[in-house]
Amino acid sequence: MLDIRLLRDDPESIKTRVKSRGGDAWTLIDEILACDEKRRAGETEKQQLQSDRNRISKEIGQLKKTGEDSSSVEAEVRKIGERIKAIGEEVDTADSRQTELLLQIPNLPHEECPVGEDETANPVIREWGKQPEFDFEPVDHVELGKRNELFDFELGARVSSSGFVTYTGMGARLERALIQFLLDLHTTAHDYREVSPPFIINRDSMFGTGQLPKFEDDMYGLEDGAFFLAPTAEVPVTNLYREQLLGIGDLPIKLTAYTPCFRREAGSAGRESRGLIRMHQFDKVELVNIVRPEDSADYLEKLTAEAETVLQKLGLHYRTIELCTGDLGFSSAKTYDIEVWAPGHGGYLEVSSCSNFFDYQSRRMKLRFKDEEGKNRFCHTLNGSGTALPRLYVAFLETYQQADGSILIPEALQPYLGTDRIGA
RNA sequence: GGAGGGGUGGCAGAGUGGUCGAAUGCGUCGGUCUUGAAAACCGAAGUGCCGCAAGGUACCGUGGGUUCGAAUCCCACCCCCUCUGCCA
Repeated sequence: MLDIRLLRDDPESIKTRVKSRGGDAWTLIDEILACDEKRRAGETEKQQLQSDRNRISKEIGQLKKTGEDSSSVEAEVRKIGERIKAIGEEVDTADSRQTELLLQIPNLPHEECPVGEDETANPVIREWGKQPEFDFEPVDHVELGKRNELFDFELGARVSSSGFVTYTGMGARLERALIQFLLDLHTTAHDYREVSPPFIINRDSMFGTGQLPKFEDDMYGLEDGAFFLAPTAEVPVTNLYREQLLGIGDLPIKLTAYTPCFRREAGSAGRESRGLIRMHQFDKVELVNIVRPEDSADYLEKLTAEAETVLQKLGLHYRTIELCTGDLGFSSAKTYDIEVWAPGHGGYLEVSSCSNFFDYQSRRMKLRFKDEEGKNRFCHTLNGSGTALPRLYVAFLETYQQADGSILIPEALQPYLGTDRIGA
């Protein structure tokens, strides 16, 4: 949520920055400001009346004590009370409308965020490694999965529906090995604390990180929308600190978690979705940072490097891009995407999205810290995938495939898998 | 699921209709003392909103209600704890 004071102070430049993301959220800003003015004017009047009421009520107390008649004064106060109630209702209406609209305004892109309409305007920041070369025609992960019986989409559909998969045999073990490898890496080399949160999340938390109110249709709801299946561990993990007032000694907080993620992916069928690439349920290891505002820029760089380490350790070629204004997620001010090369697929796949949300999420969830001067300030929150499993899995299989269809296992993963080769 | 107890400042915990934004302790900050620290002592300090400010106002789990006036009384809901049932 944006600070209303930013909107008040310079509405035109805020509009321009919101506009740079595309979409029409900026058109709400005038109404927000109108509500704000109405609210404040009403508030002032209401408070004046409340002040009168408090004063006169005290007089009544005095009169009663001395046994004098207070009925005419009581009638006066009753009238004031009615007026307070009426104005209070107007103020509440304006206030809730203002909040409702403000929750729909996305975060401001960072000042230096590249301006552009869509993903074609995302600059590549760096690359690591090279596309592997094969002396045979590499196949894609779907084919490799079939040959080695690693996963089965029909078995996913049988017990659930399309968009779900069942991993089998060494395929299931590889999934588990990768999760274990990722958590071990982040907790030992990157100083993260591991948490294992609930996967069923309440509404307040979904508002806190910005999934609600705009993206309700993208998520699986339970109990008439009172709860949702977690679309990402970002939601439960960041919200562990919702409505908290932290001390400076508590920061930075670095948490990692493995969770399954559930997304309806409404309307995205067929597009870039072959095999495991886009599922309704997928595993992910997430990295969450909660830091002081002045540190968040540095932590985004570190966080991105931590996610990249995963691919380096596994020897997978990747590139890191920065998202332009038009491609940025709703709550994010600045985002790096890491894309891993998948030789059989013949393209790059997004395996991680690392974002700095500034105080956008912490303002929504009232996550603050007390600084040296005793002032309460909003924290900055960040998160990144470290990494998403299915696409990592895809790139892994396709990169390490052999002519006979078997998969070579790199050294880093061998202890977790108990073998140096799958298949053949 | 059932019975009982409880939700108050960063934390713990008093407070059962007006003088309560709220005792006390811990923790925090400043000071005295000390070579320095600890201890002791003195002092400061809740959060949001409105206001240029002075100041005002709201907030005692959430939402309603009673009242001239509610942390305090009533209703509903949420959460936590203890016991208990079923159960991985």
